[in-house]
Amino acid sequence: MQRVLSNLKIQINENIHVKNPETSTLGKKIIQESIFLIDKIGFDNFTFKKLGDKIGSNESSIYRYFENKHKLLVYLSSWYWSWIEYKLVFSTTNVENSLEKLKKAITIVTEQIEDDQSTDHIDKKILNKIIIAEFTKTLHTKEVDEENKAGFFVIYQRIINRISKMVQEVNPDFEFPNSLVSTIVEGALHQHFLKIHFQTITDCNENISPTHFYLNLMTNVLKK
Amino acid sequence: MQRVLSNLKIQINENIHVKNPETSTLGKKIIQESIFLIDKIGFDNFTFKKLGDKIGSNESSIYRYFENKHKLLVYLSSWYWSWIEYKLVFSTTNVENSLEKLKKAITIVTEQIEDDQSTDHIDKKILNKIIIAEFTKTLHTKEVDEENKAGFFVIYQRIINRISKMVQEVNPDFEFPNSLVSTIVEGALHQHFLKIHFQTITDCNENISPTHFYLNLMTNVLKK
DNA sequence: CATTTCTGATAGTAATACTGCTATATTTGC
DNA sequence: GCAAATATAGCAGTATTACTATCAGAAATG
Repeated sequence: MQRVLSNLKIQINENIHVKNPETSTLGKKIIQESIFLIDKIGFDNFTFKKLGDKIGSNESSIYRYFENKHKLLVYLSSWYWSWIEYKLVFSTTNVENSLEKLKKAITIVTEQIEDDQSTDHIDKKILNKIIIAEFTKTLHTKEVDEENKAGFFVIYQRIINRISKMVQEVNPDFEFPNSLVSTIVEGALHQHFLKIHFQTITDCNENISPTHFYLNLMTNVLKK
Repeated sequence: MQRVLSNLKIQINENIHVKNPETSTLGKKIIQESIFLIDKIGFDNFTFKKLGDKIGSNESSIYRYFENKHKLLVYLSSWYWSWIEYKLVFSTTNVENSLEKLKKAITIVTEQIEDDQSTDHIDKKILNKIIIAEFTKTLHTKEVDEENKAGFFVIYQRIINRISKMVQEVNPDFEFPNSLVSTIVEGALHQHFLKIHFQTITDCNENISPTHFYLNLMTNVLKK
């Protein structure tokens, strides 16, 4: 699987970037180092000037790839969800048993990402950390509706709809498949966050993973 | 109940504000108008300068109450959760049946707030809109741990722990009461958000409320 | 009525979030 | 291998943000 995925080019909506960062060395460097820098100082303190200093390049050069830092975060998020979608499709196709398939899907969207040794410039473990800490900010802006119309969040929505269909396969009588899945996908990021910062309001820890909790939840909910 | 609550002074952690806004006319005006302004232009575009212009006061005067806009949002959130906690305690004390009690609690934390006619300077319906749109930003900063230590989020956590105890009363065998409740409280805000901006990934709409969905979820999960 | 406190106005600083221009470096097309 | 096109870095400049400091007048208080 590693190999198949690393050969797949992940396609991002053209309107998110001014110039496609995958087409140049500088572009790739921007992506690679922005992930480290956002993780280190947090998205709120992150600026193109700081990133420029870090990669030995100029602020103005970065603006040729992304209009502003919000779009860069949307780009990173799209890349992340796109990669999750590949993993999801890959691990669920040809799985006969619909409950097994759903379990695999829930696992993919709730598990913590460990460093994989694929050679590309994107560190997925750190990107996962960023998504846990910052993804919510891509949605919570005054421009959501516009950006949603422009297709900035299609992949995220498609993942939820895919899993939602699996829920319906498992239990066609269940009335709220979309809300259940959006609760789980969003909730998993949140439980990972709580595990780090708010241990008193989560049961997740070294022994109990968000995946474990949500698999249990889902099984209980869909039990007929 | 309206009357009882309007007589209760809501206590906010002293470290959140420089000067308690409840002690002066200007302070109350800051709170009252910041709610309208944040709702109107969004927290990201909100500045103390704009607020000053709106209330016919000066930027520097607002800084005498709050160090920065983040702290103001933390204050508004604390006020909100404090008020929710009162409603929660009020509506669940003396309820004998533990499932009934839990259902009331879940309803309080997931329902949409309608304008109440209490006379104070805080518009709860709009504050609820702000919490749905912006609460997540109070937690997702590089300073969470510090601020958490300083007690900025105690009320929020206490609400979750209270409901968590009710879950355990209903089903002592259930292994993840904290995660279940934090998922529901956070998830409810998220479902309200999706209802407005992302209808394709939620089942909530005019007829199905987040409360309806989460009551159903909880019942299924705790079924023995 | 004197004193303390509060507020509004003004000025100023450093950082942010850009835009535009220019010279050089790099790529590509022939 | 060279000319033309494109990409990049550097610099300058603007508007806004996020504050801090100082001061004088207004309001509250004892």
